[in-house]
Amino acid sequence: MAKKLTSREKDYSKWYNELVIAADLAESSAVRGCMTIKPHGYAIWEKMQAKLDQMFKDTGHKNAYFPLFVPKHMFEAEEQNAEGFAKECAVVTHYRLKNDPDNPGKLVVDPEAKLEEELVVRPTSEAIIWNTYKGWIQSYRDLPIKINQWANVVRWEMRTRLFLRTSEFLWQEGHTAHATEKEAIEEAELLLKIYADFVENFMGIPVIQGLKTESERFAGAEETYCIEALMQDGRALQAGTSHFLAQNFAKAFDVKFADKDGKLNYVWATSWGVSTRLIGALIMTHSDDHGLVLPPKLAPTQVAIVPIYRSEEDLSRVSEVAHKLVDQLNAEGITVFYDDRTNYKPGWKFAEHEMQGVPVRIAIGPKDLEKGTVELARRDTLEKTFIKQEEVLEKVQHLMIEIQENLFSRAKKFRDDHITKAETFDEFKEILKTKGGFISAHWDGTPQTEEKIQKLTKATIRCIPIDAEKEEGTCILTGKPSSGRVLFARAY
RNA sequence: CGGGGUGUAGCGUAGCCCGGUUAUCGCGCCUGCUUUGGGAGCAGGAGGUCGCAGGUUCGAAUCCUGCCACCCCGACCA
Repeated sequence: MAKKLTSREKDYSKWYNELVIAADLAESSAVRGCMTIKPHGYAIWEKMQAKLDQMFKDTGHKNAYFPLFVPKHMFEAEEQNAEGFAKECAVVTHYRLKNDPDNPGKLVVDPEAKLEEELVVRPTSEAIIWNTYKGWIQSYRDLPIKINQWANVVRWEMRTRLFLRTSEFLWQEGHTAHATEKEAIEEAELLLKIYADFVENFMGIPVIQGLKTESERFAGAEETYCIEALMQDGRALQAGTSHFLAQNFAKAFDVKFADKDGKLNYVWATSWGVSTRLIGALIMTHSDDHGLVLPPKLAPTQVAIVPIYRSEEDLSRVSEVAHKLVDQLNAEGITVFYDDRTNYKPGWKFAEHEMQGVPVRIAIGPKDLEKGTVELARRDTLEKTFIKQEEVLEKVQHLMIEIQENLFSRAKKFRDDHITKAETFDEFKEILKTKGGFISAHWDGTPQTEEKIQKLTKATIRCIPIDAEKEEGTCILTGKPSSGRVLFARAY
């Protein structure tokens, strides 16, 4: 791809394509580790938001919004959670600047304006939300509370990377409160299903649903459910999580309700979220050397029509045909961009639409006017065919489904081909070195062994798959007994 | 915080070791003509406190000192 990289990006040259694509959708911002998402990158996020939001609402959730700042004392209440995030919090200590007396035109933080209590910029919203829920919940009649929030959060990561790990990222976080343990567990599992459905059927990214081990679990959670995807370079990426928080947060924030018998109980909680990281997953799952490849359901522009012409007369004749097609396709709910920009040439437009992953491209030129045809190109296979103008609607409708399916099945085949069973530790290391991907292996169930394996190989347990079959075996490292296989991988 | 490295036009860079006319080249930008079915060609043009401050020198992008910023590797991670 003919696109220049900054020196920072160049240092990641092994991920050349992914970076070029990411850089096309967003750029590193002037603010450390943050990103500026460009319009055509943000359009993807908007499509994701719209779909997810509908899925949440269809399952009885409502949206709300909570503050960006969390007073430090609230943050301290849940110890495990606070400790888990403490190392990466941005903290507001002052509320005012003033002119620098020694340096005209410059500003300094006004030492007089020091806050009595520091404000933590939310790395996640459990603390402030549970502090709020405390006031909302008295009786079993107040339950369940099933709220989702679309927000930004800040985690001061050591090393950042566009979309995958940025200091600030956009996400949705759901926070629910229930009267019973059973209901809370069902909620956490429901959300896992929703995420898996969304990521697989909307984004075309196959995932493995599973449980995190103790050491990978969300700080403060009793159980963390996750979906894990596999990228084209053989590394795993956590694509979404759903947590069963038991009564941990209710106890920490003292959230009790009176049941029908008037007895006081702590509520049962869940939280769940997916972020702009999913765009990173999208890039690294489907893209090729020509750029991003978007599944039709997710593509902000599903069809791009490029006119080819020499004279103004050519253009107006081509445009006539093009506009007819645009109307036809729009009427069937297909999003079309008629690219009649005069300041770019056809070759440029072809390359740009490919770079941005538009699923179908139609080119119409003088030759087509004579023959009553158009050139149809599909992004996933890069195939080009000439078809009759009358066939365009039917063909495009068909392609919307076919490309969506093809992308998913292609990614799924790659994923399945990269789940390898290992029986010995040597085998395990060999697979990691030569093939990558997920390794299905026995593990003795202890955090110590998990840590040792990570130290030796950089691979971690991505998850204990939910649909795993019971299978007696022995741990690849220690030889101790194991009751089932878990999935290891090097991860982002 | 430890170990490396880099700051030259909007972006990417050469020059620095070994100081010497007007700071190199490419992309992008502007103008004109020819082009337009896969990121056009030619011609002309605009754009620079060489990161900042000080020093050495007749002379500093180049040598010396200090500062600042950024990046990479490690501990962290949706």
